[in-house]
Amino acid sequence: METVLDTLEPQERDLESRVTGDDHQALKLWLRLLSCANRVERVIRHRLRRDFGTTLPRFDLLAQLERHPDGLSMREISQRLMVTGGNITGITDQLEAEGLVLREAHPSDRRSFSVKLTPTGRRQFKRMARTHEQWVVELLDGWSPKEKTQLYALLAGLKQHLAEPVFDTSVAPSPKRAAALSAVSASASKEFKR
Amino acid sequence: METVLDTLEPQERDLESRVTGDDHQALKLWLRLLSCANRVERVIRHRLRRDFGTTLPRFDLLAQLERHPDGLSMREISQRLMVTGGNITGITDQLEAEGLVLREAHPSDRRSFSVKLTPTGRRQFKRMARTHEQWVVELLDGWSPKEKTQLYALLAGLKQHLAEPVFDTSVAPSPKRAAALSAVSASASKEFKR
DNA sequence: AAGATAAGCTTGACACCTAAACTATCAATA
DNA sequence: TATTGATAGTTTAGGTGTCAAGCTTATCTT
Repeated sequence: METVLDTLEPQERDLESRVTGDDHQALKLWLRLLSCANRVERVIRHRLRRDFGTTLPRFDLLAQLERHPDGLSMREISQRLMVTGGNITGITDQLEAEGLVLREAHPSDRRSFSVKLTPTGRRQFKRMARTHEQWVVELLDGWSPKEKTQLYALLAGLKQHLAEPVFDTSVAPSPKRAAALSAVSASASKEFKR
Repeated sequence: METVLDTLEPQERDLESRVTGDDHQALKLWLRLLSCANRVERVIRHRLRRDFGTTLPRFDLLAQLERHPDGLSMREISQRLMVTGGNITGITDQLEAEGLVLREAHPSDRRSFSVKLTPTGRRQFKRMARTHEQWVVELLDGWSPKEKTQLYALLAGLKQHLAEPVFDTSVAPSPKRAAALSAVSASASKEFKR
């Protein structure tokens, strides 16, 4: 493994303070990536609550529907928001009770239905979306347009790598695995159960 | 605003599908950044549960303590993990009940105390940390060492930008603000309360 | 020294999220 | 057609997160 990378600024006071020295390149990069994403996300959550009295997952759900006027199934929504299905049930319930979205019966599949924005929902989302984008622009203003382009391309590479099936967490549990680690897993699991 | 950036792959099925076209550079970059971070985080959470029966925040808390053998106050832990203090109370309670950490009285400030790893806690963490780092290496293997270095440097820029006081969410609520948005905020808040 | 102010931590209410179990429906096949 | 298996959505239990309010202890001011 390479031992590249500059050193940490001495005043670091967050997740990154976990690693020192100039090795562990991947770990350091991951912690910095996570740290940056968390900071941006925190500000956005905070401002969504402060200025619009709403939350990020609700905003995200509306955003997906706004992009898909023909409606999305619950399954599609959960995939796009990268959360489990049970979650979408609750958030959709709230938004439906508030009159921002509605569930429409699927014509040929009675298990499924199509979630759509109501006119009110669309209007409210659009108002928020403008402000939201300004926040993002402001938050990412530490980068020049050129750097943004560079970043965007670099992240595409990771995204593709992560799309490989090895990293899939969505589907059925694998009855295999847990060989060399079974001892640890057993003891940790015991304690984990309270 | 610039309108740079290549186009989205047509098979995108996640958060990024919110924006189209070649404008909204900052928004697109942010959604891709968030998407990547979420994917990596999901895999790590999933494997921590599967192989060690634990969770990411608990792992992170242990990691901070491992880096600071003299102990950390609750406040320091919450800052480093970038979560609010109330959270740390609960997680520390659990870890203490399991014998992995302990609260020691602070010598001169009776409000505070110092949280430290127990020998058991240290042993368990070290076992997990080795595997954890392998996961990160594997997950970020979509990048060459050179790209990783480049990324790391780019993220440093954002981190510094985000450290500006405008983006602080940690402190007291500001009684000012919410001027042009008050109308929206009022109606949204009403609905927000269930 | 007394009162005001702030800091460290805990608690409570509630939203979000996962994993797993469950219901209902569809589809494939013998 | 009846069984089997997969899929769409909901429910439930429990960990994680926020915010706001409250308690105790420090510190500052006069």
